[in-house]
Amino acid sequence: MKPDSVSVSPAAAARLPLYIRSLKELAHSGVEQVCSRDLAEATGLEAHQIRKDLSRIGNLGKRGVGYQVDGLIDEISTYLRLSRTWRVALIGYGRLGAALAAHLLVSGENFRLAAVFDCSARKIGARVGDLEVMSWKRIPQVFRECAIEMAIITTPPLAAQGVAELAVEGGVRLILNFAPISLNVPTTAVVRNVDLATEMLALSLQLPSKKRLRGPRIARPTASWASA
Amino acid sequence: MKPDSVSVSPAAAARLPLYIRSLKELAHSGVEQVCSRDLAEATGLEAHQIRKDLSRIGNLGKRGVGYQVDGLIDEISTYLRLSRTWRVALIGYGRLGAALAAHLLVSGENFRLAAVFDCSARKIGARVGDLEVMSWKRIPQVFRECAIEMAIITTPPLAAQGVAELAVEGGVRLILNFAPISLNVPTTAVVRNVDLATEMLALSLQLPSKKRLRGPRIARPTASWASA
DNA sequence: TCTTGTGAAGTGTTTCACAGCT
DNA sequence: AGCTGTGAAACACTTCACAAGA
Repeated sequence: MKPDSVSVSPAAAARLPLYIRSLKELAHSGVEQVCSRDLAEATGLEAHQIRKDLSRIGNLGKRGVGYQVDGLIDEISTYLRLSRTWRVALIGYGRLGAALAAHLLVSGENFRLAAVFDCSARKIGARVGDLEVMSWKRIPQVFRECAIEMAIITTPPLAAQGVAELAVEGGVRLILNFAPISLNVPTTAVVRNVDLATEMLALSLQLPSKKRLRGPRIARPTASWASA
Repeated sequence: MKPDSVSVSPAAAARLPLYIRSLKELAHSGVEQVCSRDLAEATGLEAHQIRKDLSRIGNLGKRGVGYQVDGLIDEISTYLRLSRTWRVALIGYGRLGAALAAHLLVSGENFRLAAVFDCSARKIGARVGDLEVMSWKRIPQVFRECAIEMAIITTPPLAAQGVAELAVEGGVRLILNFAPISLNVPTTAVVRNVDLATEMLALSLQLPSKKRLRGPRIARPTASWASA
């Protein structure tokens, strides 16, 4: 058994959410116990890797038997500090923003949508679940009042930098940015970019056969990549 | 100068789209020449890494001077085989699908939306740009006829596996999956998953200060991560 | 015998330091 | 002097092989 402070690598940490998702799927269809090979099947990763990742969190399985699904979900969730709920704000209530808001309102549990902002007078005041779209001018104030921990930016690219600065001013330290632009924020904040065009370009690079880009291994095995 | 076949690593390849995006931004604001430090600033990566990545493609810069912005864009685009346009189909015309379709219709250039599918009779026949939403039953046939190269899946999770199989049957080898489920497809196809919940979980792990997950390095420097 | 957990080996990636042009 | 390009070192991650436990 390792001390809890010796933690998993960043690469492994990025896979843990995927394990939780697959475990919940399995639990939902009545599976109570899994072995590393079952999980490999469900996630598209290697059994090797899953065992190594999980073993870093603690001795979660029984040798010769496998892992208890419920127990494993709990252990990983605890490790990821998912017992709590994160307060999330959405900035930009266009088509994409509305789609994400709809997802957030139903997915519940780990993330709660706590505020929605837009700059268009036409949208301000619109209802989103039991929230109301507010003016972007109120971002710093509302972020502080509601103790928003994560901002999701879905504005047009030119507006993104400005609202990101307001969000940081409001004390936010986690930003999920869907605008196709590199945000410049202080080191107190972490930005994760999700850009459709970049994803598509990266994907098109991976076109298999006709061997491109050195050798048969075509993709770095990451949580969001599956090569089979 | 290296032979063209000795290619960049997968990790570097994943960063190239980001370089193109930043270079286009710079070109748009009138910048004609950049040095590796400028690009580092624009992308949030390290100058070291940018020089190394670019040098693998060829001798693109002038020592003591830097890189020509236009020339660099061309070189990277050529390297990534971006002279051509990919034919893309969207499967699932809900809120998210509609938002993505709108982006695709304007972004043009490297990707062209060539077909849209849904399973709901209410949506079939709706116009999307100059396309018409078709029944999912026609996926294999239309994929072959239009020689679709990339499928974007935005269906509910339970439908995703089925439409992915139809898409593969239609000959597609690149799948961008927004449904929160692990798709099971033959090795002839590559799947890239983009899942809001997973992205948010991975992001929340990176909450800075209060040092979590070993040491000061909080994120694997990937194209889509910026820690400052 | 089955499966986990883990040191060790192998592989890939980043960082460094500096040689080589301009 | 300034900046690129690159071998070498440092680091991180994955894969392997097998010991240990049920």
